Amino acid sequence: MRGVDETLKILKSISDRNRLRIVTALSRFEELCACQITELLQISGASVSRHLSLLTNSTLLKSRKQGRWVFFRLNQEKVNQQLLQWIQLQLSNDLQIETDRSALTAILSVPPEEICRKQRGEACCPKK
Amino acid sequence: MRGVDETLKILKSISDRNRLRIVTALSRFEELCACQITELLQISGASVSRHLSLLTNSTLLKSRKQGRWVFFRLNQEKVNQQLLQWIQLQLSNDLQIETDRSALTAILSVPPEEICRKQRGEACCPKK
DNA sequence: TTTATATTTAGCTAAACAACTAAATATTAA
DNA sequence: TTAATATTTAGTTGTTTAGCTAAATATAAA
Repeated sequence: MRGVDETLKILKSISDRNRLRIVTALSRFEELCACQITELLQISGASVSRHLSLLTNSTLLKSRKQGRWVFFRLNQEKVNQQLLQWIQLQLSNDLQIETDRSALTAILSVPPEEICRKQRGEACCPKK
Repeated sequence: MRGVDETLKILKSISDRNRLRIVTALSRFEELCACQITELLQISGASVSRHLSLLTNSTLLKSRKQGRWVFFRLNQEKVNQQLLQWIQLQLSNDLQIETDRSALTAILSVPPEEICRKQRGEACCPKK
């Protein structure tokens, strides 16, 4: 049991297209840093940070800091399982989600430094 | 599978305190008319109507008209079950929900005509 | 140290939304 | 028929929220 307030917090935290994409991405890719998610969603890093904080706050995600990166993953608590499974089932063959999966595969094939530098939008990525 | 758009529609439809109360009430009381739900929530009939239409539209509720009343119940589709069960579990001992349950028991102990007349707020309920 | 990178916080704007009242529609009762 | 009841639709208002940019914070690299 968690009560109406906590339940609403959880529901509101996934009632948004971009946050639903984040949760679905993490149900497939285990762990992603903020900059990788920014690259996926193609919105400002500040907006991504806000989305991630809402999801963390609602108990759906947890995070760990490593150097200047913050990595996020699903908080696989028993109480969340049924909901997370429902979502996965709902979205199992969705086109947008499939596209995200391909995009993430590409994003993850490159170390985070390059992803993040790429976001600056400049030709600023000399291979040293 | 239902896709991101349908999934968001469902999630948004229950990401509201009053609509969550409606769904939870119907998971316990099977069928309620709009005026009984209005009596429960203590908001205007027009607002209740809007909430009920959102929930119906997202596939969570279905309705049937009988005379001048419209009765609503959960749409117990397979695809909704896991979500509905998660909600019920979340809220099983919530105080607000308990209060709603008592209130509904009282509301249902009286025929709908009287409930609805009561909403006019007048001393307009002569026992004939 | 200084500079660059990654994330968060603050402040702004536009869109979404929940509530209301009033008016429209439908059904029943007188 | 006319009046009353139940619900929905339309239009308004205040609040919430998702996006943005700019500034603040924290860490790593030079």
